[in-house]
Amino acid sequence: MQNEQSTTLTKIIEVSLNEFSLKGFRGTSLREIVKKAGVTTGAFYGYFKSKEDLFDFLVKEHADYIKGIYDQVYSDFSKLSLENQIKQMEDYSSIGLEKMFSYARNHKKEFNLILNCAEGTSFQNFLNEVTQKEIEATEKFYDILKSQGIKCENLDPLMEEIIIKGTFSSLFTLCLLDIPYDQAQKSLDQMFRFYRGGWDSLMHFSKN
Amino acid sequence: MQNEQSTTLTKIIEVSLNEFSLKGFRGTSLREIVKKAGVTTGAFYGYFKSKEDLFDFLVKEHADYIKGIYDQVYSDFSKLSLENQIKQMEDYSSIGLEKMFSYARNHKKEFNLILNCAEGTSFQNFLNEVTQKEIEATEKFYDILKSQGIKCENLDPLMEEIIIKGTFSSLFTLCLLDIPYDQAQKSLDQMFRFYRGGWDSLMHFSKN
Amino acid sequence: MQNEQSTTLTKIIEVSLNEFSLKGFRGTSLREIVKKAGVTTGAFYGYFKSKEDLFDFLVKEHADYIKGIYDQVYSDFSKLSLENQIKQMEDYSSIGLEKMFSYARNHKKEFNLILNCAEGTSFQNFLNEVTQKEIEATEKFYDILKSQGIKCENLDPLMEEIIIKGTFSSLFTLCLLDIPYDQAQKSLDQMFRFYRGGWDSLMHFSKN
Amino acid sequence: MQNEQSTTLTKIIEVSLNEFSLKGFRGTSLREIVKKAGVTTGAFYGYFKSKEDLFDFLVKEHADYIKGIYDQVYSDFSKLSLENQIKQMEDYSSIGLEKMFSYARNHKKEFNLILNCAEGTSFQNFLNEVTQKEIEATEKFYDILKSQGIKCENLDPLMEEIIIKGTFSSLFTLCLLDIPYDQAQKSLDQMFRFYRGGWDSLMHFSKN
DNA sequence: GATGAATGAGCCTTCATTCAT
DNA sequence: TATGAATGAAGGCTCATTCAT
Repeated sequence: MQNEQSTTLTKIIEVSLNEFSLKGFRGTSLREIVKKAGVTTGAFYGYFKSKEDLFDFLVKEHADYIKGIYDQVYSDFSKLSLENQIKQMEDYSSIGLEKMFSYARNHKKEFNLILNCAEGTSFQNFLNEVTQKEIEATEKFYDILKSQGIKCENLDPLMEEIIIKGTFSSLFTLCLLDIPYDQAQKSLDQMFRFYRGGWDSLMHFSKN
Repeated sequence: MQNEQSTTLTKIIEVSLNEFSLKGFRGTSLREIVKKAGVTTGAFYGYFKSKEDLFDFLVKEHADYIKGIYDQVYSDFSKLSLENQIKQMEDYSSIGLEKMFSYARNHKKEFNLILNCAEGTSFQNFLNEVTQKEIEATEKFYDILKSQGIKCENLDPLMEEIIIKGTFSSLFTLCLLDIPYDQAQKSLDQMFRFYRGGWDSLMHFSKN
Repeated sequence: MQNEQSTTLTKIIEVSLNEFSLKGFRGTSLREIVKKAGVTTGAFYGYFKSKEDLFDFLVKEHADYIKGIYDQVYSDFSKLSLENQIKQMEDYSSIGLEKMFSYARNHKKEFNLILNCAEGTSFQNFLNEVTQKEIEATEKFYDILKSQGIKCENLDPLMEEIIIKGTFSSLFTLCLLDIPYDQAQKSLDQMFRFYRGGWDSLMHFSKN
Repeated sequence: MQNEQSTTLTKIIEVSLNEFSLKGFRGTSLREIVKKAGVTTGAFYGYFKSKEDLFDFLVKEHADYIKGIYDQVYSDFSKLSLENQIKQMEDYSSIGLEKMFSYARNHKKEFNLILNCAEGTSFQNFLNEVTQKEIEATEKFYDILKSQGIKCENLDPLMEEIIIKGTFSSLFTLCLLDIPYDQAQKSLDQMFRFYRGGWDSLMHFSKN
C-alpha cells in the first residue's frame, strides 16, 4: 500500500520531468502532465500547490546544492592554516567545479530543466547566479592573498564573468551529455586543463 | 509627417523588444504588447502575420547573418593559396568569432532575444546550431591540414563541442554587456588569448 | 477611361461571385475578396455599403425576377377570356416554371449563390418563398375553376408544398448543371412529363 | 440527483440545437451557446473538442444512419432469390425512402441541422451524397435486371439525379413538417404515388 | 487522498467597417 | 474615387486552478 500510495506522486514526477524537458516550463500544460500520468488534477493539487511548485520540487534541492557548494568549499578552506590555504589555493579553485560536475551528472534530467527549460520560473537565471557566486568566491580567495601581502594582478571583473560563464557552460554541457562515466571524467580533466591553460595565458600576459 | 509615418510599427517593435526580453516569447502577450504600444490588435496584424512572425522579424535577419558568417569566412579562406591557407589558418579561426562579436554587439537587444528569450520559437536552439557550424568549420580546416600531409592529432569531438559551446557562451555574454566599445574590444582580445591558451594546453598535452 | 473606371467594380463582382460560391456568404471574407480583386477596402466601400449589400447586388435582381414571374404570368392569364383561361390553364401552370428555368439557366452563378451559398443573408429562404408563391398561384387557379362551378378535388396543401418544393429542387438542380442547351431543354421536357405524371396519379387517385 | 447529472451537457445540447437551427453552424457563436446554456466555455470543452465536434455529435450518428440504409436495404435484397428479387424490386425501391422517412421524422431537429444549417461543416453536401448513394443503388438494381436478360431502357443519369434530388427534397420537407404521425404517413403514401406516377410517365414515354 | 467537472480570465487571431488623406 | 492603416468587438479555444463529492 505504501508504494501504491506514492504511485501518483511518482508518475507525476516522471511525466513532468519529461514534459518540462521537451517543452519548457511555460510550454508544458498541467493538464497534459496529469493526463499522461494517468492521474487527476485534483490528485495533483494534493501534492503540489501549483505548476511552479512542481517545478520547484523537481529542481530546487539540486539548484540549492550547487549554490551551496561555494559555502561548503569556502568553509573547508577557511579551516586550513594560512600556509596551507596559500599552498592549496589552486586545488580548491577546481574542487567546487568537480563537485558540481559529479552532482549534476547524477541529476542530469533536473539540471537540464534548470539550464534549458526554466524560462518563466525563478530558476531562469541560475547560470548567472552561479556565475556571481563563483566570482564572489574568487574574490574572497584573492582577498586572502592580498591580506598576506601577496601581490597579484587585478583581474578584470568583466573577464572573470565572461570566462566563468563559459566555463559553466562547458561544464554543464559536459554533464548533460549521454556518455559513460569514464569518458566524462576524462573529458572533464581535459576541460580543466583547457581552462587552466586559458587562465595561465591571461595571467602571464597581464603580468608583463 | 515623415517621421510620424509608421509610428505604429515603430512602437510595436520598440515595445515588443522590451516585452520579449523581459518575459520571453511564450510569456509575452500580444495584447500586452499592443496595449503598451498604444495600438490595436488589428493594427498589429496589418504588420505581422502572427506573434511568431513578429519575433522572426525582430531576430531572423541577425540569426541568419551569424550563421552565414561561416560560409563567408570559408569562402574567403578557400580563395587563398594553399601555402597561405596554412600560414593564415590560425588567424582565420578567430575571424569568424570577431565578426560575430562586432555584429552581435551592434544588435544587442536582438541577440538577447535569440539567446535568452526564444523558448517556443524556431530560434530556441540557436546556440547549438552555431556550435555545430563551428565544429563543421573546424573539421574542414583540419581536413586541409591532413590533405597536406600535416599530421595533427585527432581532436575529441566531445571536447570540441564542450569548449566551443563555452566559447560562444563567453562571446555572447561579452556582447551583451553594457560596456563601451574600447573596453569590450580589449576584453575580446583577452578572451581570445584565454581560449588560444586553452587550446594550446590541450594540444600540447595530447601531443605528448 | 469609362471602362477603366469600372474595372474595380468588375473585379469585385467577378471575384465575389467566385468566393461566395465556394465558401458561402458567411465563410467568405471581404478582405479576401478585395485582396483577390486587387482593390482596396476603401474602394469596395465606394461601391457597396456592406458585405450583405454586395451579395444583394449580385443576386437580388435575379431573385426578384423569379418571384415576379408569378405576377407576370397571372397578369397575362387574367387577360384571357374565361373560356380561354379554362382551356389554357394547364399550359399556364408550366409557363412559370419554364420562364424560371430559362432565366436561371442564364444566371447560373447567381442562382447558385441564392440556392446554396446564402446562409446568413435575406435569401436563405428563397426556395421556401418561391414555393409559397407557387402555392398561392395554384390556389388562384383553382379559385377560378371553382368560381365557374367546375368541381375539383381539394388538394392537400401539405402535398402541394412537399411536391412543389421537390419540383423546384429538380428544376434548379437542372439549371445549375453544366450541360449544353439542347440537352438541358430535353431534360426539362422529361422533367415536366415526370411531374405531370406525378400530379395525374395523385388526382386520379383522389378522384376515386 | 440522477437527473441533475450532466445538466451541463444536456443544456449545451438543447441550446446548441436551437442556436444552430436559427443561425447555422457558422452564424452560431460558441460563447452565445454557453451563455444561453448557463455554463462556461471551459465546461463546454470538457465535453467537446471544438464547435465542429459539437455539431458532429448532434448530427453525425443520424447522417450515418441514413447513409447506412442503402447498405442495409441492398444487403436484405441480395439475400432474396433471383425470382423474388425481380418480383419485389419495386417494393424495395421505396423501402429505403420509408426507412429514411421514419428515422428522420424521429430526429427532426437534427435533420434540420444537416439539411439547412450545415454550411461550413462536413455535412454541407449531405443531400448530394445521399443522392449519389441512391443513384448507385438504382444502378445496381438495373444491373440485376440486365443480367437476367430483362431489357430495360437506359435511364438518363441526369434525369436520375434531377428527380432523385427532388424526391429527397420532398421527403425531407415532409419529415420536417410539424404534423401528426397519421397525416405524415398519409402524405408519404401520396408522395410515393406521386413519384411512382412520375417514373411511370417517364418510362412509358421513352419506351415508345 | 482522489475525483473530474467547472471556472473564467486569458490566449492569438480574424472580422467587417471607418476615415483621414 | 481610391487608399490602406486603424479600429476594436468578437471569434474559437486553452489554461492553471478550485471545490463539492
